[in-house]
Amino acid sequence: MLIGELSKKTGLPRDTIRFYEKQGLISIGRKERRFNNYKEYSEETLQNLLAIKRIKNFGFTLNETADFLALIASNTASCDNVSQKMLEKIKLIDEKITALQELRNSMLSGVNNCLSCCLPNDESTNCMMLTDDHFTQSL
Amino acid sequence: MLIGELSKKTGLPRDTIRFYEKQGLISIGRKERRFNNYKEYSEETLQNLLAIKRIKNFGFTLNETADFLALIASNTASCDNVSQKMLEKIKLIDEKITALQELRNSMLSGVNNCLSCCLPNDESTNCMMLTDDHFTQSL
DNA sequence: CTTGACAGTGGACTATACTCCACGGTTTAT
DNA sequence: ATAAACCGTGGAGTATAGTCCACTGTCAAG
Repeated sequence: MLIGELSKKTGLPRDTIRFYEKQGLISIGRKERRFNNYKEYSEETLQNLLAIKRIKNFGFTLNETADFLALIASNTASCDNVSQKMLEKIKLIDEKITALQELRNSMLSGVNNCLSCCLPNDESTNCMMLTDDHFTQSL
Repeated sequence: MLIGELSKKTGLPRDTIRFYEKQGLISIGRKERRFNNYKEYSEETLQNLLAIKRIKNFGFTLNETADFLALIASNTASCDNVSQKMLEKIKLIDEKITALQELRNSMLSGVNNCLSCCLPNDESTNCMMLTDDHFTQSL
């Protein structure tokens, strides 16, 4: 099939498909061309693109996605292998969540602190959250 | 003070300070130069850089940081104004946390699903998480 | 026979936040 | 006198994931 059909079936813009091709996530043999030089994509390429969408939805980068595709291509994307990568990613996500929660709490503490220390409706002074390290140091 | 001293006092690399200058977060008047063309930074610039560090630590982008600096410069970085921006940011962080938790749970479901559906130690088949939409559709 | 929709290639541009480099001048220490 | 350490400017490069553009070629419909 041509790139337009591939685009329709995957929902990916043509340019994105071409970008994935440049990046080597999908590849097309030099002979898989029509007489007019149009690229003739295989069903396998379609499946690869759909896999890319699924993998990216799990939050993997394109590089990581490429690793998965290599496993798939060599038929070694076993549940064990895939689950292991998933669990690693989950660990990273957990760390990111924890970091965000800490950030969130420190900001909220700052705001609460601020509300209790500042004169209400005092529009004339710059907030100490921004200007005073002692204010945020303990957060 | 010269950029080296500024760098020591803020802990920011010279190039970063220069970058902030290019970006307009800090500015130096054309006359604030020594006879040899070295820049003579003011105490205010130092304070601004320290504020930038504090604000960035709260997870604001450089653009957002620039907005804060403008408030500070005009002495309108009141607790009310600052707190409001903080609360907006907290809301975005909360959304990000929620999204990450959903992602995390969907990945974990996938893995659990996988462990229960695949033959143990089956190294010969590509995991359905990557190849089968029906598998992940419900997650 | 021409217009529109498609195809190909190569390269520029977006956002974010730096980081590094080259090249040249200056200051300080030995 | 010379080397190390500093200063200035301008511009390139890093990573991520595309997106858009120009220019050209092809194909189908009216």
